[in-house]
Amino acid sequence: MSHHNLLDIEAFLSVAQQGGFTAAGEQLKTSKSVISRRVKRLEDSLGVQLLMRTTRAIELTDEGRLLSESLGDLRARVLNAEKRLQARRASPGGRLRVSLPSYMAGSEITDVLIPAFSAAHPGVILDVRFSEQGPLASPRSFDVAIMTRPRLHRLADSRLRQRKLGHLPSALYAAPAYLEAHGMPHQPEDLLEHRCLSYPSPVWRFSDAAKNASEVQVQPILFSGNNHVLKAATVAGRGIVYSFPTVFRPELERGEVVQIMAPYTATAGLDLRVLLPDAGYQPLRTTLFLAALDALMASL
Amino acid sequence: MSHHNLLDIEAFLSVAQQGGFTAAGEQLKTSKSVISRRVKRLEDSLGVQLLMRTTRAIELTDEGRLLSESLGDLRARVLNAEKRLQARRASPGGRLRVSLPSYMAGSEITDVLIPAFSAAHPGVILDVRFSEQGPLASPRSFDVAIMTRPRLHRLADSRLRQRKLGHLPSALYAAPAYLEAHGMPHQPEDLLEHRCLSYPSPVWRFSDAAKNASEVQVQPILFSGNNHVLKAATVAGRGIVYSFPTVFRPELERGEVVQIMAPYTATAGLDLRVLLPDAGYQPLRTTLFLAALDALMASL
DNA sequence: ATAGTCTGTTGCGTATAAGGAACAATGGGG
DNA sequence: CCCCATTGTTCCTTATACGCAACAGACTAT
Repeated sequence: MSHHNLLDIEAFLSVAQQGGFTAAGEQLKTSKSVISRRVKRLEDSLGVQLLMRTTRAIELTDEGRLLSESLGDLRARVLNAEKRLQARRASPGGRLRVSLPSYMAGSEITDVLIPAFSAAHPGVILDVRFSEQGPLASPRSFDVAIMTRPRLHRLADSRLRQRKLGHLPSALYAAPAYLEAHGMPHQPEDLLEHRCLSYPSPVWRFSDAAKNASEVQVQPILFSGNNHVLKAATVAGRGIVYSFPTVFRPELERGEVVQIMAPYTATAGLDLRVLLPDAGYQPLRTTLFLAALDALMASL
Repeated sequence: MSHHNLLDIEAFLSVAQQGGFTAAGEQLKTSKSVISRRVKRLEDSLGVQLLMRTTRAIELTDEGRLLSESLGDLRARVLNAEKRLQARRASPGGRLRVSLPSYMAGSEITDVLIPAFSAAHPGVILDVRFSEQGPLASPRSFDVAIMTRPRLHRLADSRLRQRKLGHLPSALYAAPAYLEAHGMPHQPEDLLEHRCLSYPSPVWRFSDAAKNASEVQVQPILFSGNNHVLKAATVAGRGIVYSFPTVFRPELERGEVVQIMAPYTATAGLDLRVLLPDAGYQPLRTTLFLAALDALMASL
């Protein structure tokens, strides 16, 4: 009654196509008695005779033919749709929304991993967003999000899964021209006398090889969450920046900047975690992207 | 498991369109718990997340959108097909196969009822067949069949329904020219001396107003199951024919023939019965045709 | 802030459908 | 010509899905 007879219709269509109740039962992987009852119920429900039964062969009535012609491709369409969906389990597709902290713009994640992933999986549409607040503003607006540890307490109540991604080491950089002009700092406290270029939070944390930690609240002359702004200022010799090797690698290799006070940042850095909406089944694109992330983190 | 999840797909599509489990439950006239379980089962079956649930609002995943776009019109198509089927209960359509004894060709059934019915119901395609053996050769090859009483015993075992249709009075006709040349018969036995034109069975039955029955096996000079042959021969004055008022009415009105020995055929004739395939639900075209038949028989 | 209302999910008793076997009927093959 | 294999239907037990109600969570409005 409440079935709205979709199953009944399916049974009838199968009978019409297969030319018999027994064959229909095999096609729908059920018993012929079920087919018999469903077709009967459909006829009762519609008040229309659909089949002429001769126990030996069945024949469609005019109405049965009409229904069969109207919906004959129903099963094929459903199967095709399922097939297309399953195809994504073999070759990834769809849109992948990646949420990154803005200090990762211009890092190897954006400049190497993203292009490589896009090349490797042309079917995936990448949607990379940056947020200084983390992806919390509108929950469920991302498929993969990378965050630093402290932030994710706020949405622990929400249905998210988190996983440790890896450690992002930090480092201090300056242009040779700057150091020549302002001298070389030797320990964290010296930075208070220097021109500093900083992300929005001016608390710079240090940790040496023995894990002796300290922190300095510098007085930056430039704040920005945008790496390109910081890079440009640093390369131009405007000051010292506290950033990450993965961000300044190109400038380092070109000799535009040098790393300073390396011993003090030997074990400093951020613990990165990856957040996933707690969807029971992750699409292949997500799985692959996580694997690529892990591979990149392992190489840092 | 054996559901092949058609119901589950329907549930998901409804959720996608209605924008919520509760609304989907109302649309499908079931409870939201059922919707919840069906969608979950579909996701489990496909191994794909289709919806992002936020308890307050649902959001389609990419896969969900793909499925929804592929099959979104499924419900509408099914409803439309059912609607088209139901429309036939209001205005008839389809093909109506009518099986008539060949001696009814050229009668009012074929010359008046059939054209009138076709004009009244333009949507119905009429397929009128004649058989001298009755419609028994290939059972289920007709939607309405008219037969004389004795014949239908043969298929009583088959699933047919029969119903009394009415009495078809019989009569003797001859052209005035014939009677002038050969004289007027006055009682059945006189026919043995006359030139008779007959249907394949040359046993002519008589029954007067008092139901005194008799029969004469005549020696026809012409056999035919075809009324046009008999009519032509009769009008041409070739002999006396044993037929039916409904067949010879035009010739009678034009004065081409006259009825003879009317008292002896006052209550003679055939009991007609109508046969229907025992389909539980008769289409409207059949019902209407039966009504038209009854109306015609009542007017004879 | 905080209560209130609506969301989707889950547990449990009951009604309904599934599945196998037996049945009547029918057409084909020897 | 008759037997046999196969058809669709029906019966009956078991398994499944339904539906109601209670639940936890989240957005809204005061």
